[in-house]
Amino acid sequence: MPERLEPGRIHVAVDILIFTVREGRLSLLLARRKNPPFRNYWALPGRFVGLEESAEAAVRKLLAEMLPVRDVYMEQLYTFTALNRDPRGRTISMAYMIILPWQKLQAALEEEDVQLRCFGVNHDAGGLYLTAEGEEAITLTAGDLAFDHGEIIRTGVTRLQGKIDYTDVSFRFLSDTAAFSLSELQTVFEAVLDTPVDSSNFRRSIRGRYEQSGRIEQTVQAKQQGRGRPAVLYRLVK
Amino acid sequence: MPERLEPGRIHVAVDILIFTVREGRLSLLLARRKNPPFRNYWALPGRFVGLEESAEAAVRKLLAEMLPVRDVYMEQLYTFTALNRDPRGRTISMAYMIILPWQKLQAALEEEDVQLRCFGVNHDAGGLYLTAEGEEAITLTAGDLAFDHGEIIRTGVTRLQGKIDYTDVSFRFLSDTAAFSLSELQTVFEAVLDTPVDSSNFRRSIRGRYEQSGRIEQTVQAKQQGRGRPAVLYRLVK
DNA sequence: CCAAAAGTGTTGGTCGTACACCCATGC
DNA sequence: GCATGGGTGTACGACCAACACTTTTGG
Repeated sequence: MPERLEPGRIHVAVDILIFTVREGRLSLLLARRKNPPFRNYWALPGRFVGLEESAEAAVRKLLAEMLPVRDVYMEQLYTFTALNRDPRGRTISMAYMIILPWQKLQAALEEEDVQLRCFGVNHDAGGLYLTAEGEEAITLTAGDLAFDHGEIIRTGVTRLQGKIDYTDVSFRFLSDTAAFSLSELQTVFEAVLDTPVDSSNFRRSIRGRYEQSGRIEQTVQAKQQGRGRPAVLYRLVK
Repeated sequence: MPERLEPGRIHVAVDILIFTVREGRLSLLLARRKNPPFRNYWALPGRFVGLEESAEAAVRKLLAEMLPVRDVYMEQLYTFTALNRDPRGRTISMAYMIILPWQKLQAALEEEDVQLRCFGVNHDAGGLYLTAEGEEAITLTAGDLAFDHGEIIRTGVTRLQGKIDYTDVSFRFLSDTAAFSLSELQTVFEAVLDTPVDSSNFRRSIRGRYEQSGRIEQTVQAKQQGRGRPAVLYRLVK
């Protein structure tokens, strides 16, 4: 990647937010930049959009170059067009959100270098910040991240929290949509919303919304994974 | 505007959806194209984004060229990047939604040529279609509109309907936020959602959400136009 | 000119659903 | 210890009814 982009034109890029839920915490994938500008800063994975590809195709290609995953959920988040967001030249960035179960992401990451890391999303009074083992905490307001990626992440987390209640994105976090327990799904909600959820209401709500309409159905057996009563497993239909 | 755009690069444009509520019906502004491609087709007003302006600035400039209005509500809707959406060359379009009270829009339109018209948004089993006096109905699925503007409009209407319940966009349709009745506001909801709304619940809901928090407050009662009991007028604070 | 009708704004009640909060039971 | 289910109170929307204030109509 050159330090200066061709002048006189607008460059179009995609940046992706890969979300997952790991150990009960909403997390997202960052890449350490190998080249200037912002060399050695953490940043969202990104890529310029080719002349002969749609933005979605560019995202798929970027994803394929990074991780051996397929059939992932993808959603356009927002397009950022501030004049000075890229010191190399005029660049607009279309941000896309991607959701992966941690199991899949972890397996894919093990085969990769250490330039990719999954950061936990934490909330406190001052706003959001990101953490990972052995890394300093990253705030999203100042210049801790490359470009305007802090703003992009804030926008993405807010969007995700706003959508999880009335869409089906929560299922995308599950490692196996053919055999999951309602507690697992509840963990996803609690991680994304960063707040405890009442089990009783959650079950009534999910079953009322999905089981009656046939979108999820109970499978035969319960699974005994740890301590406690075995959970009833459900299956996402279609 | 040339018939062919400079090859070898991606062009960036903005297209705007100017929404209003006219005579109890959600409506939006279309422009008749004077140049190819799609000459004489109805289309969303659009403009290319300059090298030295953000997308928001481009929208403001486009708006200023068309209508003498200021301080309007503006929201990025979605960015469309399909490969063949513009026959002149590779173009991506960032769609923005704008909301104007009909009073303002009407006044601005009277000074303009007939290349701009306000179309009503109608719903039926087959989906959405647009109508205006003396014009054939425009469907949004086939090629009745220029480019992919039918898809853009569908996206915008859906977004608007989804947001009106839990945001403040409804107030942007009011001609005078310093003196409006709850019935007027209800009319906005009914127009956008294209469904009748229960007056009793609507009032309880609005007053509970806004009056208690001080966002709206009662003003002096004034006798309105026409017959019927005069409405209590409210004022939007801040 | 006056009284009734019609139109619009405004308030109230009931019912069912859904959620917050708490507690009990099964494995 | 975790999963599952039940119960009570509250908030809100669907639906219904009544009342308040004004203009229009018609005798």
